[in-house]
Amino acid sequence: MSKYNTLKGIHDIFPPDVFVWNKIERTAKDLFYIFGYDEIKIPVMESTEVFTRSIGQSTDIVGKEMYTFTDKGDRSVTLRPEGTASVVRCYVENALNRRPAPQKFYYVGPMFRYERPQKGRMRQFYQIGAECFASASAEADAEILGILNEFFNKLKVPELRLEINSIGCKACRPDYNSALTRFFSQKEEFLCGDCRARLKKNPLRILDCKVESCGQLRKDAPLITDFLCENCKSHHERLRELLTSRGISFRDNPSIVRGLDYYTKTTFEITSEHLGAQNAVAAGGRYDNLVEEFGGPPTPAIGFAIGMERLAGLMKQFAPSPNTPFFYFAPLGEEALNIAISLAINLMDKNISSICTQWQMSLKGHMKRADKLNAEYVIMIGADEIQKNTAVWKHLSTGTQGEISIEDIGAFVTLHEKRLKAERS
RNA sequence: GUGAGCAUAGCUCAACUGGUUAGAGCACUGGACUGUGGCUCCAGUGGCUGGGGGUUCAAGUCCCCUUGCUCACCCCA
Repeated sequence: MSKYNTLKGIHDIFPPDVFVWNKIERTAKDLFYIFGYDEIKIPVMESTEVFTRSIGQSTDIVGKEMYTFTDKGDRSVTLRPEGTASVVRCYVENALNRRPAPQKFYYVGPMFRYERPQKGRMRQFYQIGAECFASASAEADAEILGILNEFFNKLKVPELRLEINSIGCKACRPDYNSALTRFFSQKEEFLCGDCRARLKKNPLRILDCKVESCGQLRKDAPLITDFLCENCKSHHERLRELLTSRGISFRDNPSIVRGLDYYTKTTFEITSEHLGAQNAVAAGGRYDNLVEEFGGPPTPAIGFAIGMERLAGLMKQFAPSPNTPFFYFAPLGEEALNIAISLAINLMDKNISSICTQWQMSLKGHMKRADKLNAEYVIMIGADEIQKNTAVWKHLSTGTQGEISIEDIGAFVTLHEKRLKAERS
């Protein structure tokens, strides 16, 4: 029994799982490069207001899920529950709007929410997020969704569903809100307890309720689509056209409401059947007022976040973790060990990965270890070889082997490392 | 915050209605095989049965408490 454990809802990530994580991160970073997104490293902690102001006082995240505490200077600080608020703070604080528009950023890292853990929901969880500033155009929405589409295709994650919605803007949402309130007020007695509270706080959320009876009631509820102003309506239509013309399949779902207050117009969610109750792998939307609320110039923006452990869970179901091929030096005797170590150091200088034992072992021991470590080649050096100034190489999966001179080892290893790298990519 | 289920070796799981020293597979280490891995066989390491209390001649097994995990609600990535 170990003396210490991780905190509730907080997990270690180590091999082989971490290989899947690395693959996800690599794929994302390559893609962001192609789409012109730059990495932004935001702090894990902010002054509490950054989150309360943006996410919304009445939301569950702010109301009961934040890791908030007072630091030694008597300031209220909070471990970030999401990334967008920090990126916007950074954007305004550093006047990133002065850069050529649109400004596009991505981030990767842990988020913290004090919740009861369950499948796909941890207290510390990782997100990959992207934000695109200063483009009000539906093209920006399409690009964001295009990146996600491309990303999941590259990772070969099957059976995902993209659902989109528009929740209107400052101009038209109030009308819809009051229409909703009017509609549900008439049927208040049939609503569940939670929804009665929602009716007062945020009637939009009633659309999200999973209680059977509420689902029935909302069948005849007014549709957001009928209340969108001209601007929002044409934006949404344009996005639908763009997605269709780019072959990105989606479904309209008027109940995609999102739990954060800052969203406007486009909201979306990508879900999987294979995840359990917490079935969203990625989600996001447009937030056209947030930058201004943070003291910046009026700046439309849109972004998304991908849940890393949820995605990694899907990848484990459908994709085996990749092996890591490398070279294994098997020296026999002290002199050989010295030679092998200096050869290995030489290779490391050339950025070539190789494994060399640091103590003496029998050849059988070396072979077993090389096999367990999944090595591609073993390079053996013993007394006979030292005399002839050679080494024996063996390709483990085929069993073929041969002898080469010590001088040629560097070239041999370089050649095969290149081949392996080519095979892997 | 609410509800349900589960806690036995590093992992996956055994142990008949309570009954002697809690077992097996995988993994790990070593040997059979002295310079050639995977297969096979043999041996070894590894446990306060999550913790505490109770019932009993006797508790891994029954009861209570506690902690942890899991799933679901809520909510969300």
